[in-house]
Amino acid sequence: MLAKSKLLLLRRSHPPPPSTTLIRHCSTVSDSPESTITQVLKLLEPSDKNHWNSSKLNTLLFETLSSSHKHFLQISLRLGSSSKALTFLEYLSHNAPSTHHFSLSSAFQGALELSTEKQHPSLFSAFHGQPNSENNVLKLYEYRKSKNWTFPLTPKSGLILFQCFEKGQMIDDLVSFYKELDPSAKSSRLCNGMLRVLLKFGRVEDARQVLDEMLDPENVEFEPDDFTGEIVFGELVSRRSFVADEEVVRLVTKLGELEVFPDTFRLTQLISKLCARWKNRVAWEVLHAVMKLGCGVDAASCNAMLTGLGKERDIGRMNELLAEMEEMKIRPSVVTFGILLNHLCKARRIDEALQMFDRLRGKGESNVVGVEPDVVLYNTMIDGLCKVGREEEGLSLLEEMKTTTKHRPNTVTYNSLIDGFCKAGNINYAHELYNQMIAEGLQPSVITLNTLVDGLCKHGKVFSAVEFFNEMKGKGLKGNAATYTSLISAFCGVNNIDKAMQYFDEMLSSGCSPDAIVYYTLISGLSTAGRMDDASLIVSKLKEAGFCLDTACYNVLISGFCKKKKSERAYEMLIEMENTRVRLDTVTYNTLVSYLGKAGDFAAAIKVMKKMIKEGHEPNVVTYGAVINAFCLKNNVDEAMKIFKEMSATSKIPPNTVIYNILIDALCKNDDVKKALSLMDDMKVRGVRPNTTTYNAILKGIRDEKMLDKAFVLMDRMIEDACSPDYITMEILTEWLSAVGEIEKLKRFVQGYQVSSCTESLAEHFVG
DNA sequence: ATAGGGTTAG
Repeated sequence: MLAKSKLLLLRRSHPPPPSTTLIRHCSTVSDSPESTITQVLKLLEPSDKNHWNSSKLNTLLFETLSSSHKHFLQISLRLGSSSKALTFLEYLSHNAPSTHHFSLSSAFQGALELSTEKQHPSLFSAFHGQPNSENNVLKLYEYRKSKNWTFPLTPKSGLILFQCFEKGQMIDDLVSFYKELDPSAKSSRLCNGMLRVLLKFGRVEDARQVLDEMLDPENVEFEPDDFTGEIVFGELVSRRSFVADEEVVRLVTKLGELEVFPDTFRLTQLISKLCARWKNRVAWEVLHAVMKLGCGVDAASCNAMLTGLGKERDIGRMNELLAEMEEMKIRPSVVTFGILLNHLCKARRIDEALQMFDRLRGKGESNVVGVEPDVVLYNTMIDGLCKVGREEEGLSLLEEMKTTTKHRPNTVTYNSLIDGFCKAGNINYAHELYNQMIAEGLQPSVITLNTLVDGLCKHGKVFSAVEFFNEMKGKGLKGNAATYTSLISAFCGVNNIDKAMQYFDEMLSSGCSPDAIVYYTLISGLSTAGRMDDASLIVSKLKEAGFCLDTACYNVLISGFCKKKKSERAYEMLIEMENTRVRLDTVTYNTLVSYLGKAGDFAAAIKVMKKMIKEGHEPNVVTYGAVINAFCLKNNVDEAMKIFKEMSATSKIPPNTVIYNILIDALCKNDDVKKALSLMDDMKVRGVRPNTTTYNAILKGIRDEKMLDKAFVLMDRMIEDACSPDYITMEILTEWLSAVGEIEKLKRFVQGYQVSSCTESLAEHFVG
């Protein structure tokens, strides 16, 4: 540096000889730009620009120095302060020929850069805070405006200004700055920054405009790069409103055409998010767009797509994607097989699932895919088997895990099996599995707890369930909403409303937050029990907790109010449904038709049915049942039979057991047992299975007509049809049969033996 | 990969 300046001094003392244009030209070439710049700086030293030697300066600047942006930038930077750079800029604005207009842009950039430089803390700034460099930058911008300077900003200037607006969070100013910005000042970096900031502040529309501009093939200077991709793909997975569904595909495609692709993680995330929002079609197109454009896609992204397709049971597309994976040599992972296996199990295609599982399990040549089942696959298979009642086969898989694989069964394995055995009614073995699990050192989870509690409840062992729950509480395991749902449902089922309410309170006091299901369960239980005031109380608690009633819940309430003859309360519910836009369904209409029919208000019932049809809910067998029942209650069995015959003839809605039960009951009550019996034959012909209620109805008619022989025949038929007598059956038969001295036959009947002929029953006796 | 709810006609 020192040597150079010596040389310069020397040169100044020996000015170049007067020269021709040619010589001058040559000297320009031979002179290093550095020396010219130094000369210029010397000339710019006087602080008053009136003292500048403009002819020398102009020659050096606009003739000697090559027309390069970087030289003018150098000069302004080396002036050392933004105010000096600004003075230089003023000078250029008056002296630069039009070919050198760019020099203004360069000088302005210099001024901007100088004003952002960290200033040394001085005594002044110690008292008045750091001088605000952003302010200076923005002042320069304002100054350029006030001078009506139209020279374009350089990309670097654009970036500096952008950063200042961003730091000051001056979003509106930033947007208008950007809108006025010359395209030549825009860079990918600046545009990416704009995108990021605009999205951060929710200026979605502005952000989209920036992006569209970047995607315009005209604008190669600021086309999207990997950073753009990161911002856009990140936004696509995080927000809903950024772009419409159709746009997602368009955007990914356009970016892909510029070779900006989401990485594996982002692509997988994007596909899962779209599938979670039920946008399978969009996810599918996104995946295929990037595949087509040559983006490397791996199994993880395909797995996300397969999961989404599985959720919508789109088997065709699942197969299509699998074929594509094979074609593109994307190796399926163990997760891929997990998805397929789970899908086959959920579709109850258990044998196909087993086939696939066996292929993976098969050692050597039969396992062509090279993926071995892991714990998840074993668990999926076991659960699938349990769900279709093949828990014994699930059990052998458990043994296989223990003996021939390195995959130890875990809590999930046992939970599935415990549930399987519970659902099969083998509570004892379920409990045995639980003990086995504990013996293996596995921790029971809340799902283990709930599975057993529910299993016990569903098999009438509510108090055992309570006992088990208490035992688990002792182990430090807390119940959740599902635990309490099972218990509440069970206690409501045995009409022990107080206990149900007690558990509801316990749930709240134990700090377990109730969900909608547990509210619905209790509301349903209370409504069925006719405790409509309590039900209403729980409804208001549900609402306080921020939940809404759904159609089924309203149905329960409407039905409850109707049974209590509180039609005005039922009506209130309907109004509320309308106001809260909860749609009525077939069950709602049937409930109303049934209530109106029972009340004998046929006109209103017909009105409701008309409305029902108008709203697109076709009457079903329950609607017919309600109407038939209404006529029967009005003692108009003929009309009821007419409707029944219509049903039988058209076969569009064939009568079911309940329809027959209503009619058999009504016919018997009308002393028309003969017709009732012929209906029973009709049932047999049409393959409609009678149940205990059917037999109770007919047996009552038989008893009232004192047709004893017929009673024995029907009792045999009842046994054949596997309809076990209930307390109503006993009420009908006990008094009658003991009065005629046939109590022995009743005993046999209860034990499940034939009663109509002695020999038969003896034979049965010996066999049994 | 595993657990819980509700309705209408008798």
